[in-house]
Amino acid sequence: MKIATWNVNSLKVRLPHLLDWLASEQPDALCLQELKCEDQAFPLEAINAAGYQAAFTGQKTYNGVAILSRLPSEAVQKNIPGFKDAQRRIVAATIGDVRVISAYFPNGQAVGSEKFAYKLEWLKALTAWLREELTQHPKLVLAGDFNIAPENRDAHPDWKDEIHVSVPEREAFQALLGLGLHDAFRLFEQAEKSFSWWDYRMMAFRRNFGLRIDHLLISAPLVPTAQRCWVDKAPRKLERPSDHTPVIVEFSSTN
DNA sequence: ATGGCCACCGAGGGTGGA
Repeated sequence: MKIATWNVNSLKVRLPHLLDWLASEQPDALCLQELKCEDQAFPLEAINAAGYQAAFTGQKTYNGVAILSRLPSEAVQKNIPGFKDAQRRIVAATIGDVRVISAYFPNGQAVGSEKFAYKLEWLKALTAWLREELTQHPKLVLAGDFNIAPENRDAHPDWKDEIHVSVPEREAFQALLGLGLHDAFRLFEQAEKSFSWWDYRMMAFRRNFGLRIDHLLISAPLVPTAQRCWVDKAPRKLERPSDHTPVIVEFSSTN
């Protein structure tokens, strides 16, 4: 079983890349972020034709998340219950016996800004909700664009901004791990300077000036079955790419 | 050597991303 996450930065623009990637990687579930399209514009037919079901919640211009899956989505939840938010950043669904959550964490803009305060509030609400979810769903995957580089090795050494690497953001990430979640990527040996996002400017991809901010957190019962976790840089090399790359975790099919 | 982007809306730059 393969579960992946990918911030596509516009589903409309990236649909050809997405369809190619589904055909070549054949994930069982793929969490998407930054759809930037309203629900009536969601390309459901093309995705169905590729062999996938979809649970999604979108809006005009910004945000928007989806879960594509071979099996149907059950018990679909959009947004964080009890957290009033016009921004579409969460969709959760049960796929087989695994609870899958596609999350687009707020960017935060700059430490101390209004958007940063929103980011921390959102993280607090997410953490409280996940604590409940984990009591209902022992097998859970939190996948998405976290907009947090959890450790220094997850940011290029020359990254100068505070945002994505600040202490409060990293503490919030640790609080998620404190729920009993595990960073699937760090369960395995990885190359140094492994990143999932590179700025469009400054030839950042070529220079590998990036951040690892796209993550797959998996609950403890899933850890023994995890076989492999990697970043697929191939789509970042295509014409007109997303600035993020897919991250994939593979589980053994037994259990 | 430095640093040059991209997608959105909408009709020209302004906003947001990270």
